[in-house]
Amino acid sequence: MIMILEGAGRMSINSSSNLLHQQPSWTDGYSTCNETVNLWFFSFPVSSSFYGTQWHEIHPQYWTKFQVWEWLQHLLDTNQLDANCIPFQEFDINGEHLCSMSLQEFTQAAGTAGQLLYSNLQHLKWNGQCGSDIYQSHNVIVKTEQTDPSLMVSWKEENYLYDSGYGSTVELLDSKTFCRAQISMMTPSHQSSDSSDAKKSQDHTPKSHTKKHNGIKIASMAQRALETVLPALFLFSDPRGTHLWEFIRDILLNPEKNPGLIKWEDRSEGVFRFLKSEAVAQLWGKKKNNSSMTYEKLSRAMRYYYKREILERVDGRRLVYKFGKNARGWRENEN
DNA sequence: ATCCTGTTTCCTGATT
DNA sequence: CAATCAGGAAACAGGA
Repeated sequence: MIMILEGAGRMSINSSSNLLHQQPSWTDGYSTCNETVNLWFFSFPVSSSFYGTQWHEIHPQYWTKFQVWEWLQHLLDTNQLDANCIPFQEFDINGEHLCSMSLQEFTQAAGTAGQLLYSNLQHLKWNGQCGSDIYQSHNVIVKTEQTDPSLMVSWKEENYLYDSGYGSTVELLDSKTFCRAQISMMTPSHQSSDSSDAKKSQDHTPKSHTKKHNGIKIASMAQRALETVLPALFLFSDPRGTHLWEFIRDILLNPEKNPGLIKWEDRSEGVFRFLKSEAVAQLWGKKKNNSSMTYEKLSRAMRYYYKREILERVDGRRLVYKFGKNARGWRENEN
């Protein structure tokens, strides 16, 4: 794993224009396009066979429409429901769309069964059922610790592998950026295109006060395509970016990967303390591709959470915060 | 094209 | 004195 990341770190990423100029027909889960994507550690055909991945092997966020239906069918089967209970035509959507639906929308779409669908999906979103065996299928060639069960966990940890040494982050690219770079380098490129996405990307000239994005920006279309192609790599990674409080929460929930950054002060009450405030800010900055992030700025964003009751004020204690009633997923026995 | 959300940036002043 | 906290104001990016 480290070998991959070091390699990625040296890679020169000169925008992702290659993909931007292509017509990624394979963004659609129904596509039967037979392009091949070659990564130096993966090689697989992007064809319908790839989408044969079982719905329960990947995070709902990355389900294709077909996998959404498989899931619905599974619920019918396991709950011994009549097929009429769930209007499949209302779920002609992919996993990303599915995951964005509220309980109300589920109820609107599926009536009383909506609640069942919603709660089951919430369970899957948080607890997952993803196994590393996905790597053994679909002709995926893994040139790293292929059988290491921690591999999936490592990918799931997403961007913030952290050097256990004091305060310095490991020089790495996050998994998404890394894979984008790999694909953009390996894919036959430079078909000219008038697509607005491509144009937008090319015409992007930052104003004086705009933030830096290191040129590693990709059109959402290409990004979605990659996330469809590489679901296993993007497990539990919100393609639109994790919120700050979720980022903090996830560090807290993975102390073994991020030792000494933030620690629980009172686990049951949701009280935690920053131990290395600037290091956490750097990590957050890395995730947002913003090298100028500081604890000062991160803490301003944290203070905005008080009003939304995602955080509660903890008076008189420096670097101490407390999750509020609108923060989810931090409790030990929470689904 | 416009609005909204969630930050990011900068700032002044207070507190530890 | 430095670090942190508090919160206003404006800018910004991305999504709806």
